[in-house]
Order: sequence, then C-alpha cells, then structure tokens
Amino acid sequence: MLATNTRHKGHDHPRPRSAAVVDDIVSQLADLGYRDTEPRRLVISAAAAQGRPFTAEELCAALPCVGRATVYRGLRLLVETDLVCRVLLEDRELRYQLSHQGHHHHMLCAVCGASTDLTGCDVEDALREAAAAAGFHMSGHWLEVYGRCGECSST
Amino acid sequence: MLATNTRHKGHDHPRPRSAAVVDDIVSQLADLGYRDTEPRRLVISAAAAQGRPFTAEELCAALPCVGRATVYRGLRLLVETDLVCRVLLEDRELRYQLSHQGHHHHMLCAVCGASTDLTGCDVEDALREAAAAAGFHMSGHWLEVYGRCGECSST
DNA sequence: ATCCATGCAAACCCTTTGCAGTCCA
DNA sequence: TGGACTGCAAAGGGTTTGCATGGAT
Repeated sequence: MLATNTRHKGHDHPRPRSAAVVDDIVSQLADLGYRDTEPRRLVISAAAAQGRPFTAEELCAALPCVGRATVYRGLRLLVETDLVCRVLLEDRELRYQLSHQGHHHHMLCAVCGASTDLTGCDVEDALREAAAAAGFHMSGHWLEVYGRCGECSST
Repeated sequence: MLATNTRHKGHDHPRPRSAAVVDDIVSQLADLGYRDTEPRRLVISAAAAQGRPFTAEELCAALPCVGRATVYRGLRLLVETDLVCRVLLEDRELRYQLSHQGHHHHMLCAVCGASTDLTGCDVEDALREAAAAAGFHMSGHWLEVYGRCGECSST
C-alpha cells in the first residue's frame, strides 16, 4: 500500500503529476459540457491517486467530505466518457481505474492487486475469426487476465 | 420459451432427455457427498430446461414452490462444483447455464440471448504468451464474446 | 439418529434516486 | 439567473444469512 497521496489544488509550486492529470480530465469533461466543480475534482483526484484498481467504496472512504452519491455519480460519468474503465476481479468485485484510453485489457495481479495493460496482442482478431468460424458475428467482448505480475512472480 | 418442463421423478416411461441430465448431475453431486433432495432436483431440472442463460431470479420465478434461498444455494453449489457456469452479459447482468464441462467461453447473442460455446480456439495460449511477454504470469482469465449468432445475423 | 438441506424473513451490500439547496457558466 | 451539481437519506435490487423445522442417509 503505497501512500501515494496526491496533493490536490496545489496551484503554487511545481504541481504533482496527478494535478495535471486532473486538469486534463476536467478539461475533457468541460469539452463535453460538464461543469468543473470542487467535488468532481476531488473524485478525479482521488481516483488518480490510487495505485491500483479501486472500488467505489474505497473512493468514498478516501473522500469523507464528498457525498457518497456524488462519488458514484462522478464515477459513472467518468466511465461513460471513457475516462475511467471498469475492472472485474475474479471474485466479480467491481473496481475502477483511470483509463489509458483506447481499447485494451487488464492483467490483474492476485498478490499486489496491480493492474497492467495488455497491449500489442491481437487476441481480438483471433477471437473474431474463431467466432466467425462458428457463424457468430462478434461485435464486442470482455476480457480480464488474472495471475501474478512480474514483481510478485519473482518474490 | 420452450415449455420443456421436465417431469421430475418420472421413472416409468422413456424419460425426457433432461431427466437424464438431472440424474447425471445429481449423481455427480452424490459422489461429492451432497444429498439428493427434491428441491435440489427441481433447481437442476429447471436450469436444464432453460433454453439460454438464465438469471437466478428467473429460476425462482420458474420454481414458485422452492424457496428463494434454496435456489440461490443450489445455484451456488452447482457453480462451485463446476456443473453450472456463470455468464456475464454486456450490461453486467449475471446469468447461469449448465456447464458443458471443460474450459470454454461463451458467445452471447444480443438478439436472441442464446449462448454458444467457443471452442477450438487457442486464444488462451495467445493470451498467456502476450502476458508473459510483459512479465506477467497468467493463471486464469475471464472472457465473454458478444455479438449475433448465425441465425440472428442472417435475418 | 445424525446432520445436511430447506424455508422464511430479515439482514446485507452496493448502487441509485428524490428532493431541496448550492454553485458554476 | 437557470440549469447542472451536490448532499442527505431513503429506496431499491439482488444475494446471503440466522434459525427452527424437515428429510436423506
């Protein structure tokens, strides 16, 4: 559990990386017509501060000053706008994480809980072909990969 | 919705296919030390009668004489013993279906709701390799394929 | 005769919603 | 200023659990 807590609203000194991330997300939301509000920024900031996929409940706990409904609404908005993606653990627990945009999948470490993007893999095409071979027209899919990340494998 | 309602305990005439399925499952459960009870058979039978992935709630509705808790417990037991597998729809609704055993995935038709097994596809190896390339040791995965089945594509 | 399995209802967890007040644009 | 956003608390749905009863082995 890294204590990677991000200082929010540090508009004076060289701001922590995550502040830029928050600004970026807020501006993307603004482009879509969504308002820039304090609670919203807090949600985004807390989400960005998480080192690994988090639950809505964890965000609520991390933001005692923000209403639970606001956290959920914020999260939903972020998912809908593709800024945050959902991650499903093996036990079907639903978690979230900032999206690195574009279609990709996650490799979830059972030990440390970290999520690593799975890219450069054409599973998708293989899937589509296999489905087509069975006369099925694939339009989407859901994939999660479980196991151990490099660090946790070596220890 | 076929009215493929199985006569339970019809040990007289040539029994419907599903009765054999039920007997088979019950005996597998027996081997594991689980009792052969009427409610349990009803749950299995109802599950076998479904033409496509079903929800726990649907089973409850189909079995008004069986307690809701019993349906849920039965379903859980069947999943744990690998006799029934879970299916996750795009909207994250959880459904179930009798397992055709062995590892496989499902192609879910958005139109008719049918589920077809996806086999003869080495997605798994491709995945494992792609993960390994990133230093990740894959031990499991979750995959659902969404789209239209052959029949629904042609219409 | 055991102990597992059942049924009911209440408890639970997670998420959404209604509504009045607040605040950005 | 108006409409979006927020917070609270209450409602919601889907699933699990406690406990006394019933039934399989």
